[in-house]
Amino acid sequence: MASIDDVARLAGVSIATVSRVLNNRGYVSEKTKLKVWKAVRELGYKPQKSARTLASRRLFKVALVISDRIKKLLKNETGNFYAIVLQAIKDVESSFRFSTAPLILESSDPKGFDGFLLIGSDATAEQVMFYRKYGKVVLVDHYIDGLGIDCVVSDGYDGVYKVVQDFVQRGFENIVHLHGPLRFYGFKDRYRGYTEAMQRNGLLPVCYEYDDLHEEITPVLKKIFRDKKVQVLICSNDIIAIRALKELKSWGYRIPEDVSVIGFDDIPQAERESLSTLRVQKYEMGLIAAERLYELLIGHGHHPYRMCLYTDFVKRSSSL
Amino acid sequence: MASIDDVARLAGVSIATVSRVLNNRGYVSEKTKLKVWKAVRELGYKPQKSARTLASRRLFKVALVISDRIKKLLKNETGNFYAIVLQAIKDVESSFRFSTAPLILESSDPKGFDGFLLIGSDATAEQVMFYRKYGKVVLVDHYIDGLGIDCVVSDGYDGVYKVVQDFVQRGFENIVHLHGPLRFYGFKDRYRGYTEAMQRNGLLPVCYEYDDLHEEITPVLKKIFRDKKVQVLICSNDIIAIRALKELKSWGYRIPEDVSVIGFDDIPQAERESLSTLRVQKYEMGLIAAERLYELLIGHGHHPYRMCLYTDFVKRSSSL
DNA sequence: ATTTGTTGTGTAAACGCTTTCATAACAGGG
DNA sequence: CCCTGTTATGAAAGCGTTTACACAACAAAT
Repeated sequence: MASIDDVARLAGVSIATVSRVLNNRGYVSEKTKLKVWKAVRELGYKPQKSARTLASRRLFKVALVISDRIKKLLKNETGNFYAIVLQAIKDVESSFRFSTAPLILESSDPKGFDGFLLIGSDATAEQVMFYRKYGKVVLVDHYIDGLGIDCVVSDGYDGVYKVVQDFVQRGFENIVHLHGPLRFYGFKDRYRGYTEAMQRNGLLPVCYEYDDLHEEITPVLKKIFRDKKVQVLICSNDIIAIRALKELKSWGYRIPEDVSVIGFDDIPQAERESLSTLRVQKYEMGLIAAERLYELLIGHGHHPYRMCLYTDFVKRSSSL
Repeated sequence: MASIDDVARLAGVSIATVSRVLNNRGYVSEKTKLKVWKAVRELGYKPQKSARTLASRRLFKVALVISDRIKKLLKNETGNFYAIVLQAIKDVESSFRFSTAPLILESSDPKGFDGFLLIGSDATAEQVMFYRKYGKVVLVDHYIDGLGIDCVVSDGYDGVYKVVQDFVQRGFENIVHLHGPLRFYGFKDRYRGYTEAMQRNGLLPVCYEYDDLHEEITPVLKKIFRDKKVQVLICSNDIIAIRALKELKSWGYRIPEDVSVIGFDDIPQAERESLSTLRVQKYEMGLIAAERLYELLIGHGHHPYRMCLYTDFVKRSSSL
């Protein structure tokens, strides 16, 4: 494929000039610009991204935007999810020539940054578009309908789908889903994976909503287990699953013989409680988001996308 | 950030040796390997992808796998969608050092290829896993539940969602969805975007299924327009939309005054018929898929993902 | 007429890797 | 003891860009 040298030769200029034309930087006469673009078109030249990345010595200022809620979470273990994401970004920041700085959602000044990584599902559409005015934006573990903003999330649909599929294939039929508020994208996504998989297997989805931030789990759980037989309880996340696990044990249920409990995320507690769960690639998530932001910043195009990272099922002793 | 030089210095070897250790290639003594890995860990060294890509001179053989159906489509205009995707791959093949060759799904020998780009939604799970045995696989415009295979698709959910949202905000309420068979991922995805958006606006989703390959459109359309008032008809793709458009016109309906018709894909006919539609970034799709396959081939990890490219609404005169 | 600033262009040095080639040490076979 | 093959390592040449720096031409200001 044509390289910058070929273009330079054909246009009768130096590669430095070609580079300047392509990047619209520095002084170039109109006449030269035309010559270069002509050569580019003629050769069908496409700059090679890796070479660009390598050679570009720009330093970007990027803000790691977290909400107050997440900031608090980061101090205790529950926030470990985001801690890993942030660690990943820290790890690669210099490789992308990022100088990162933390920012608290909506209470800090976004001026002076080239880009923003919005971490977690607290930002509203308005807030996202606010940051967008100041620079490039990538949502991490968050998605908002119809905005067209790049984001990196876990593929809850696919994850839960395959868990259900697996249990059904092993003969289980009484599979129940206990989900968080469906206004959150993540919960909705997993919910869809569950219902879809059940329906495709000719089973009736049985779902219960539970707001893990404002409710006791006992009432919902009582209702679930009074209503009908439950062999498998798939929960929206590990927090909910662990609460359910403890409660069920206190009722005298044997886990997993009487009921299998499944979580989502794979936070550290999950391992300690021997909870089977869908592992979200948190580190990868941060890494990819950083990569994407870099692309946007160095930014020769690309269409925005939503990237869903597949999850891995981690079997521990809370499930058969 | 630490570079290969730093590692070499700390380990007391040359960068060539470090590279050999990292890539597990060529002769290196066990003792040296240990020293190098120790240095790598100590510095938290991560090889820089762009440098690797640039320096790696390997030539990959990749197969462009299409079904018989698509092969036929490519000859007439309907196949333009895939023609563009394939063009994109052709355009960048040498930039990724790919030597590509066409392959017909399930009727050609997959031996001797490093990777496979499976184009379009015809491949079954079994077929995908079959190719997977021979090399890396990326699905283009296709996704299969629970397989964990990388794929690049259009974000039908998001696209249809934002169209509905837009019409609702402008006061429309009688929005109907005419969709293709829901066993196809793409149709299902768009269907979900529609129902979700309707429900979130407190409206009742009204859907009709129509198999564009085996049915006449007249009966469904008659049913739709007999049942109730229709202001907006959102179709699963441009083919369906154009058929509907023609039929409605022949009935004497004024488009878009009486009813707005929306398609999906933005195939060439859409422009000629003045059909409003959601444009899929076909070129981008091919490009990203090629990029991804390259990553897998040069392959130092990464977790598999499903990438959904946002669509753009293209307003033409078939809609208000 | 000299200085200073603006505009346009080229040369060459990075960027951080991979890979080819050269070299050396050492084994075993004749 | 020489030859050959195997194992282990390093030096250095790229890969395709960007960019710092040098230089030249010319205009405007002194």
